[in-house]
Amino acid sequence: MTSTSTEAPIRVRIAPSPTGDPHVGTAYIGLLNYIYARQRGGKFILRIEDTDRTRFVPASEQMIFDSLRWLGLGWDEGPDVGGPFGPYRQSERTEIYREHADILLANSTAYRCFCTPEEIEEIRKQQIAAKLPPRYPGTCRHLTKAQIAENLAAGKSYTIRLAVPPHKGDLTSSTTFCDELRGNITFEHNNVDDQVLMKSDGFPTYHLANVVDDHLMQITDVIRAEEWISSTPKHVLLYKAFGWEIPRFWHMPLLRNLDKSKISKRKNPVSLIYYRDSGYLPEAIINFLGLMGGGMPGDINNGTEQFTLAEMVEHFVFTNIRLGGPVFDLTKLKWLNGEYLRKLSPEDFFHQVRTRVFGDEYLRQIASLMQTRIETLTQFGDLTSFFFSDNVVPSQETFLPKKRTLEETLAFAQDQLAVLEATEWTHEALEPALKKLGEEKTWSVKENFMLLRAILTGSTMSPPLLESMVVFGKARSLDRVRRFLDAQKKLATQRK
RNA sequence: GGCGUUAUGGUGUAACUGGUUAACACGUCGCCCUCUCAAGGCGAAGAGUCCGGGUUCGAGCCCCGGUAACGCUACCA
Repeated sequence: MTSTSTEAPIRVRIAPSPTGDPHVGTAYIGLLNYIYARQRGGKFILRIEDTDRTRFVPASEQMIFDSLRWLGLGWDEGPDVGGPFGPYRQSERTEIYREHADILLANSTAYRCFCTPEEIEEIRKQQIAAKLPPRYPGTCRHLTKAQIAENLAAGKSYTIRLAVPPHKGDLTSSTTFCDELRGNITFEHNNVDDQVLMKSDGFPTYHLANVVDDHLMQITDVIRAEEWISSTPKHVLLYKAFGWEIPRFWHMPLLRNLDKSKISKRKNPVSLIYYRDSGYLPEAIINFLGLMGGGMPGDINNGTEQFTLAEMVEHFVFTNIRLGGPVFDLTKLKWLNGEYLRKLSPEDFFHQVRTRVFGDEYLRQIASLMQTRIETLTQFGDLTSFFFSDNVVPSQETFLPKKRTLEETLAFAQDQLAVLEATEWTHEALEPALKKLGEEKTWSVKENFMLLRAILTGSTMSPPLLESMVVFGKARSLDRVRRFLDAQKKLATQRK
């Protein structure tokens, strides 16, 4: 650990983007930042990086708050709790970025680029075709003042790009920074692109906003995922352009799928909402995340690998983190969750079942779907068991429409999944989206809905599909469709 | 393609400043318990530490060279 005697108080942050369901990766990095701050009496800050308006999902921010709190990772400063360095939502800081972009423009460490997205795209295509690294050629970098004034007067829209120092083999030809876990990392400037800092819509990109905010919020340690290593030289260049002190960088290994690729929803549940709704305990998830990459002494609690958040704050050692990407292995997480379930007192266990599986609000919504459909109360379970089960496996007889082949049915289910992923989880949005897909693929509404019903409920008989899906929730519904598809793929390869 | 990072059983980790036969957990398999399934108990298989050189009395740990995987390569983060 590098630390100087004139150390500023430790301040760390996580900066998730509200682009969908909160991600396990956010929880992982959040956990690490939380521990780091607590170990050093520092502050843990939550900042919302909502500068990408095209991917913005309104409900997402609240879900991030809820799921991080559910895990026990509370923050000292953030959009909802305030703090002395606000606002903590980047969309509310656009004026700040504007001002800072002007500073860069004034000292020539950035420049206006009037190229259109189409032109850039064309250049990229040519570069890729010529097997050259796709890079902005610097066309607008040498515009004269007159040319710039002319373009401005003509009302041309522009971006602002970082002017990466020239690379002529002198001392400015590369940027070196220290990663606290890996040591010095060097990038030659001819491998660093003139990154866009301000988009033409007036919003900053991550690179600018992140550096400006980290500095203004007095962040001392940037603890983030490994995927950021490649863009760190751009950030270092920015700190230097502003004349600011550079924080410490800690790049953490990336969580992986079973096949070692970066963890993704295609191959693994990644939504924290999914884990919550599927009956995982926050203690188990935190514990499991704490196992990823090591950091805890092996002999803690007799080597059971079981420990609490408080114990992590007490014993976790950052410099012991292993750098290989750990596989997020659901099998082991389930074992751990089972361990925590067994440790509960009978009364607490009952309470968990009562609130998490048979919560009042959940039951109320299901009941309202069932009132007209049963003749004795005890028939309630007959049509609703899928709401309370984890393992729903429809037989081929159940899900395969009479006039369709297995192949086209699975292909259509795949399309349904894509539509569901992209659709807001309300009856009003889901119905037209699914029907539109059916029309495009010439599947009747009946075939369309029956297939989805079979996949989600395991049966051809159920309460109304859309209403049921809304009650059941997006995270679990999507997971069920994905698991169905996976299982069918495995069966198909077995048959071969 | 370019750049960067990483590399210990199937998976997650351990192995003090190089020092017995590479340890633990999950998973797998078997046995015990038992009305079933779990849980629990006992036991087994499974890596010679990505590969090839080098230094050393001795290398998973140090050096050199490869390879592979992953990440980045956006007016996304």
